[in-house]
Amino acid sequence: MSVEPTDSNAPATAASSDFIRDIVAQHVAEQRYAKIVTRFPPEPNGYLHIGHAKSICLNFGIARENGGQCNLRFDDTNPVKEDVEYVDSITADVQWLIAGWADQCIGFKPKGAHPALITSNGKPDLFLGPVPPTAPNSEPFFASDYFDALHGYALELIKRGKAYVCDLTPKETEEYRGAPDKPGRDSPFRHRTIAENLDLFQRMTAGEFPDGARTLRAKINMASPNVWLRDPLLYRIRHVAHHHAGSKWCLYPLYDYAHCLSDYLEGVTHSICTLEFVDHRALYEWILEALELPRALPHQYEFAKLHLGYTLVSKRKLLTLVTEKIVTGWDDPRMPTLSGLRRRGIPASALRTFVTSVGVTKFDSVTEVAVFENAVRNELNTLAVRRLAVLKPIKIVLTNIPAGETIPCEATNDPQSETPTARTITLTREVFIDSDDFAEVPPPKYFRLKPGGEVRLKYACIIKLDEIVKDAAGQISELRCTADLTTRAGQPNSDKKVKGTIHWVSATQCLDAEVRLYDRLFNVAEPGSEEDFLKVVNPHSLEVVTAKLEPSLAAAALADRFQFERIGYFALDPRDSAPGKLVFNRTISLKDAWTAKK
RNA sequence: UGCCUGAUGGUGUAAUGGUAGCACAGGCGACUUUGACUCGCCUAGUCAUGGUUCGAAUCCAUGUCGGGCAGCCA
Repeated sequence: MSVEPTDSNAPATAASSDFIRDIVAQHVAEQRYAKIVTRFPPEPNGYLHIGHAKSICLNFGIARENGGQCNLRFDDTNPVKEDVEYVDSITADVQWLIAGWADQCIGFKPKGAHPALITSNGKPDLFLGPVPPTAPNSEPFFASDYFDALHGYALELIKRGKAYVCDLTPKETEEYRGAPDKPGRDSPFRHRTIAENLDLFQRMTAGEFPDGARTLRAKINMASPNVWLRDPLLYRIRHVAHHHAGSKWCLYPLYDYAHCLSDYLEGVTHSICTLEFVDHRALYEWILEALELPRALPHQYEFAKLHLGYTLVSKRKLLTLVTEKIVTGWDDPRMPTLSGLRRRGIPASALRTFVTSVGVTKFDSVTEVAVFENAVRNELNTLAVRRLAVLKPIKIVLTNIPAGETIPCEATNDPQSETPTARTITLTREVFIDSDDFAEVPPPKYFRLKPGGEVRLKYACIIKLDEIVKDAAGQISELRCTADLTTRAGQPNSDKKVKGTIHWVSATQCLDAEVRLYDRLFNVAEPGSEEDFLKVVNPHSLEVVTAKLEPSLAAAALADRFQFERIGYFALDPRDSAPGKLVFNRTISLKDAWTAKK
């Protein structure tokens, strides 16, 4: 069952240009590549979050705007941290985010396919092209499918005298590397012969040495001012099975070595990543150039990560929230994960609009949550059908309406539509209103129900408060009001103005439902820079109420988006809601200038 | 004391030698059977100092401040 509303599929804002798109545009103008190919390369060690949405929209957006392709590739070179659980969630999240927008350019590959031997410019070469995800037996790309190819390239590097087997321990390796402002020292194993390196590397591959005993390193320059060029490690020994590649290997390539070559094998033209990899670019290029590969080389471009106020975007910290049970799971609606946001009811289109509006630069910034919330409200305002619901009910008795009488009222479903439709709701003697809409001692400029005051019940009529009835404990048990039925639509006094209009549901014709009200997970704007982010968790990030809903909500479907009028936007919880047991999540509240002012 | 990278209203972003614009936020007002939406108006910015130029946010120099880099993580 779909949980996605039919949204406006095109991005609400045309993707304006940015420095990376400008580069791509120039390459297109120069006809430098036959096709623009990008990739989204998550490591399957956690769930995707809103920060990844920026990267996904950038990479898929560029492919989309240039008739190109964007491969979904798992960067799975570290089997000890990764798991198939994440492969599945990430694949689903990516497809959800780009559905109806860029799904024509996502590249998968035939299940089980590895790079094939081809001839490029008269030389032997390896290549793995894409198939659409709709193709039978397709799956995303996996860096681990390139382990054979990568191993072959490593042999080639050794033969060219550009890589060597090093026996330094991890600690020694660190010491020899020097410091940012201090050159490193050559490893004593740097000058082994090619034959010896070849032999040792094959024996590493065969499993002759324990974890950590030896590594394969690029022979570059231990005195380089760029520490990533100080003979970086290419392979390390790990006697563990791999979640995708099985138990064939006991040595695994490192990111810098695997990534550039994975890009090459897939024919990626623009390898877009975040700023922390700027220093790695020289290595990315060194490896590809050292191999003298026969096809056009990919190039790396870097942009600033998305940071959002009051939000964490660190897989490690999000994992902590899950393991410490601060939240119920990766898809808890309070989580900034794509699955959490989806479950909360946020449309993919709103996420796309948001990350597009934030832009792409090299400036490390923090975006205010208000920008995100604005994008969500904007999208939902046109998407959501209006309904009446009362979150914290107070009973009203309309003393001049006989018990048992039902007064039909016409209510608009979609006021934003050019051709609005309506439904009928029922006014009865007893109704519920929200406790926020009544004040026994009202503050100044309070437009809602107060002693002796008048207020309009939306779509119905104006009522006047006559009497507050309290129980023995002094708690308000009901409010007794008079309804002025002549102020209903179509009646003579329908134009009568009152300051306040409030929402309501019939007490005798309504539904109970669990409604989950979410608030921000953190109390500070930058929880990520907190010494202990668990200390700034908002203890009130979830409030659960039993709400009274108008009866039509019994037919709510997972893909539906509702505005409970004057309250906010709501959607069924896809995990906990069931027929006969409605559970709604508040996606986001309506803007509230009144409470904000108070 | 190394290398890389950046700096435009409160926030984010545009202007690519020629009128500093847009969005969000904030303020005021209009409209309103949602204190929503919408609309109008307003507040507020080129890190600093020099230089080049008829003209500089943009080019140059110096400085200041910020971010990143020393995993057998990605």
